[in-house]
Amino acid sequence: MKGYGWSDAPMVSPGDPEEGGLPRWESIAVEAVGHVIEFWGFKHNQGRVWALLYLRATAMSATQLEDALGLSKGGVSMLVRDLERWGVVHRVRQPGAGAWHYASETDLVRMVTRVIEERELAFLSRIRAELTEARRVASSAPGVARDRLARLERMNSLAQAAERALRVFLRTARLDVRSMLATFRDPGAALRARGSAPLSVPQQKS
Amino acid sequence: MKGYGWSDAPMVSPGDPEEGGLPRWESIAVEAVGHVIEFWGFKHNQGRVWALLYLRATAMSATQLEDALGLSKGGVSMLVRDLERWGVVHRVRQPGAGAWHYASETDLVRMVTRVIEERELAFLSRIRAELTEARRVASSAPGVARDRLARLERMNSLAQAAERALRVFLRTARLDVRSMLATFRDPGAALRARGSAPLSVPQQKS
DNA sequence: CGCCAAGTTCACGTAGTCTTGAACGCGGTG
DNA sequence: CACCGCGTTCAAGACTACGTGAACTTGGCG
Repeated sequence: MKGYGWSDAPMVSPGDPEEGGLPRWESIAVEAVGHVIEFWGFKHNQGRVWALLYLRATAMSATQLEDALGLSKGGVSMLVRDLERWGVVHRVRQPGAGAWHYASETDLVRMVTRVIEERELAFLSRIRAELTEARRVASSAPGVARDRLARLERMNSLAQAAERALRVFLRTARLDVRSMLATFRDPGAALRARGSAPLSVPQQKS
Repeated sequence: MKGYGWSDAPMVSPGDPEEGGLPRWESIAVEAVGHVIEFWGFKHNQGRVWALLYLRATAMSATQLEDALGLSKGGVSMLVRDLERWGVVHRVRQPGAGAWHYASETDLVRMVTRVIEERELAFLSRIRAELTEARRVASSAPGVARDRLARLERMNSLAQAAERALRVFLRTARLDVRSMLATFRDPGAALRARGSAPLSVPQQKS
């Protein structure tokens, strides 16, 4: 797999280029989102771009994004294109300027769950199909011991379980998110909601 | 992220080396598990090794694994070592032979959920910590507009939601799996249990 | 009509991960 | 004691994904 903050080095390296002059707090947040998004199977920079656009409520031009995040022209182009395709960023004409400006939508999470839904679920179903196929082939082949077949069968139900679990996950995630979107759209709600569900984090290593 | 059966090419390439002579059904199943396991953040070949050991109820030597799966000597060594460390494979002395033989445990799934739990959950918590930090820095810095802060706050609750969702996922996955382990341990149960899973299940070792 | 800036596309370089294969250590056997 | 097979380790290679930057296209405006 990919990066995953495995190491114990800080995720935002303390002495790095300082993000082309982004205020430190923005830089931290942007980077954090970058990591989350990468975690869910997207590109780090897609997350960074979205996060920056989201944090500044205002739309930004490609050039601004370039030197705010230290990306190349081509890079920004491809990144915003992807984000646009997923509907989490849209381009607008800014009154004064000739160039396009990009603005974030709030439904990053929707994108994540939807894409995961499509991608991962399809993936798992496919696996299950393969296992079924294997079982078919095996049972119609001569000389395959019975307990071997049984094991295949059990593997199959394992895949089924995984798929079921993922499905549940997506459903609950969507619920969580839906209740959160309200928060997202209603400024101030976030502050009000602070108390609920503190969810302390049990830390355990092996 | 990684491979993810994105493309529409068949997952088991039709004309490939035929896995050093594995029967086709075994090859399909082994490959399927390989993909699943990779999906969860492990190596493809770790899944293949485990799957083969599991499908053959019998223990196999390193050499057997090598040419059954087309791996190198060093590769097998490292793979089984990892699997051993995770407790999903263990080595045994075979009566007749001098070399080690490897056998599979049934709790592959347990391993997956546990590792995910430790790894991913820690990851998400960390993100949340970072966002909190960003908020701290931002609020103690001069001239940060109020709505910017609010947006940060909302991001934070987004991360919280993700974490909560993951937690739920792991919990349900574990339930599903637990009910399945019975199936795994009890040959023949797979056939009986086809409909819905039995719920009372003996919990065992860690 | 042609210019210039913005945007897009693509071959290449780079970084990171996984696998290989050779060198080494170990233990048993003739 | 030397040999030989098995297991381990590690540096080098293969492979893949990502970002870059230059060439190219597009669109607005004089």
